[in-house]
Amino acid sequence: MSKLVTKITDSEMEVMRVLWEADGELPLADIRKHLMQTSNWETSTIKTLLRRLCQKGVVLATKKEVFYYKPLISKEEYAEHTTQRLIDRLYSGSAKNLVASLLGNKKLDDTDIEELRTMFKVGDKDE
Amino acid sequence: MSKLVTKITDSEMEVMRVLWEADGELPLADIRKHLMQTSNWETSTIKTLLRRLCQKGVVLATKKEVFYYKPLISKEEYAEHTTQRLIDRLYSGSAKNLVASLLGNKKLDDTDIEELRTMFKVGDKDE
DNA sequence: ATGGGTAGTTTACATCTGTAACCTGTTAAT
DNA sequence: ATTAACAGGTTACAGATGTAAACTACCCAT
Repeated sequence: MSKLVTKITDSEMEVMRVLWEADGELPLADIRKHLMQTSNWETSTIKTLLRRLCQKGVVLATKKEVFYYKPLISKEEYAEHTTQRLIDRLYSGSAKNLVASLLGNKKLDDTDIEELRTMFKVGDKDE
Repeated sequence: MSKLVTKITDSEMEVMRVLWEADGELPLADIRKHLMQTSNWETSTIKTLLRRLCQKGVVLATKKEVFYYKPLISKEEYAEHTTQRLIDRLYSGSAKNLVASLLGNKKLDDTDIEELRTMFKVGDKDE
């Protein structure tokens, strides 16, 4: 895990999502192509966001014929960190509270629960 | 539920937490007293945050001998909104994925799961 | 060679955030 | 009456964020 897990802003997150989905390195052109489907940012905006992400140390740009951009934090790692923050701030530090609220709000239905149950019934003892 | 659920910043959230915990209206002096235990903000900082929260429409100030401040969004409401955003952005929109990850990361242990199970075994049919 | 597209780099600029000082008026204590 | 404390209101100011234009250098097509 990374040290302080720098804050990734909303706009930056859109870029990260593209990089995460691609699961590898992408050149600007490809990033642009992906983002054009969801946002209508100018290319220069995307370039600014990539620059800031590199500065923050969460993306690495590798020079080839052209720069290739690659995430240095995995989506899972970042998700875990962010989720923990959420739990600390809004669920009194208890993951159980979060899940209870999801159940209460019907964000998890019976099928989900069944799946989770089987999913974790198995891998439980092997460690 | 509120329309757009304005963004509450990190600093502002500290103030909201005090208001939520107090579950009622609080005058500045009380808010200050609570916050002094966790932050060492100057009073003017707290006043600025309260002003911004009022502007954003998430806190109401009622004039008595002195202003009393009261949250207009409940913690639960805000938590639900924020959690949904998290799920959308980092768990492919699936609450199940979130929970799976909590289980995988041991953020939920067997006791938690047991509790959740009994907690929701009961209230399930009555609606 | 000339012009259009694109990558990389620099600069811009309004708004938002974090943090606070300052001013004014009132109250409470000396 | 004088002053210390505090509430309410106004102003400040640096750094972060959202969004982008401009400039430079190169490659490709005419």
